[in-house]
Amino acid sequence: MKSQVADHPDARTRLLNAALRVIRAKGYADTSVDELCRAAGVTKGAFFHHFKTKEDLALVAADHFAAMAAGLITAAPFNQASDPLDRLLGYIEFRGNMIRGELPDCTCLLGTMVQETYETHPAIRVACDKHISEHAAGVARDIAAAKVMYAPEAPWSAESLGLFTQAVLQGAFVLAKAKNSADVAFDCIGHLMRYVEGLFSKQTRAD
Amino acid sequence: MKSQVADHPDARTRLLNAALRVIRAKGYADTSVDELCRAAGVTKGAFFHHFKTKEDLALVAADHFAAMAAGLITAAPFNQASDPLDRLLGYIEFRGNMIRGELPDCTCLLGTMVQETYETHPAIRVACDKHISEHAAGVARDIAAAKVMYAPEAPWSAESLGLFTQAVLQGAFVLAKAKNSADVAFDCIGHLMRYVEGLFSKQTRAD
DNA sequence: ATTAGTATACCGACCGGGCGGTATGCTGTC
DNA sequence: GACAGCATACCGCCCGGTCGGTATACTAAT
Repeated sequence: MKSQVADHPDARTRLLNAALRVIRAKGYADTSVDELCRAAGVTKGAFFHHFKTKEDLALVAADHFAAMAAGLITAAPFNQASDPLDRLLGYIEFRGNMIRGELPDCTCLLGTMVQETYETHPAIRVACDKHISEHAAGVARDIAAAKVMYAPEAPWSAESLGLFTQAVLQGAFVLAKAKNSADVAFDCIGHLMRYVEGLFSKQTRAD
Repeated sequence: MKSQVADHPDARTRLLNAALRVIRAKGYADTSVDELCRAAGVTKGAFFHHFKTKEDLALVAADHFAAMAAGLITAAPFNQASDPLDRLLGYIEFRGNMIRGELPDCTCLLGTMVQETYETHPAIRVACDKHISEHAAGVARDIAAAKVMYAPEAPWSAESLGLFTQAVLQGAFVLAKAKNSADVAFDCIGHLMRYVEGLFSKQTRAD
């Protein structure tokens, strides 16, 4: 079986969890295999037993991150709302609250990796694109439903707005890293919230 | 004197220009000093004559990039407008049009570098923060002036909105790299434009 | 006008260390 | 006894950085 005691998952899982932490903090290129092994408490032999190359680990780590993020968001209470606009605004608020805590723990592995690898590691770029786009598409599903109800004539597409929400989040992370503080990211998500509310003329609905 | 014939600036300048191209394409960590020298057509001796370390080059390159960007934007025609709101909207439109061309040539060196170095190279983080914040502050000056004229009671601050414009741009670059296409970045800037127009109730003004 | 001194710009061989990756062996389980 | 799941030792390469040296130019004393 895969999972052991809570504190001692198998080497593969520990390597993936270590990859999330370390790569988000130091980037892909500056994270060495040895350091990953140290952080995971395993040896190099274990690493190359489970992953063909360092790039292979990055691809699996991208999947791992996306699955973890999807789990977090699917389980969040805002998803229970029946009104798609409530779900959308709940999502944005939820993302704003996620910013609490240390930066390496709440930023996006995909955005971090794709910045440094989009030219040099096409496979990583494609993996990051896939997960970001799938996540954006999930947001866009609620947007599309909300649009039918509250803004059917609007000139923007649900897909485009879904991607925009992700752009704001990614950009917010960049600024937060630059300023070494999550405050600016929180502010940015506030602007995103105001924009989306405006698009749906939120003032006509109860709040 | 510093400058030679147009095609043969001195080694230092050629290294800085090469740094802009290469680091924006491959990231800071994955760019080696040797490769920089090759790209600039100089030797390693020249590199370490002009820069103490690789990190030192990054700091100077950040200044170099910021100066170049500031020059581009200051010279743009939209800056001639007398109405600060026209300058602001002109700025956003200008940034949208800048997205044309190859990605490594139009993305932001500061955002790219700070993502990978914010934990490991504090000096680079500070330099990137400085230039991003200064640029945002420049945008915020027009925002503040426009706010006095068109939205004096608005609940958001000019500083916060200035930073938000930069977050959208940085995030747009991340998505463009992931999708290997500038189209998504253009769309994102379109959303930013719509948001800002909405904040200033643009529909009450001539267009 | 010559020379000596000094600073700048640049060259390229070289170095130690860390890198990604490999080869081989051990150990428990089915 | 086959095989998954590791551990350990090791390899060759490339990395950032050093260093001794050269070419050129400017300054100032003779």
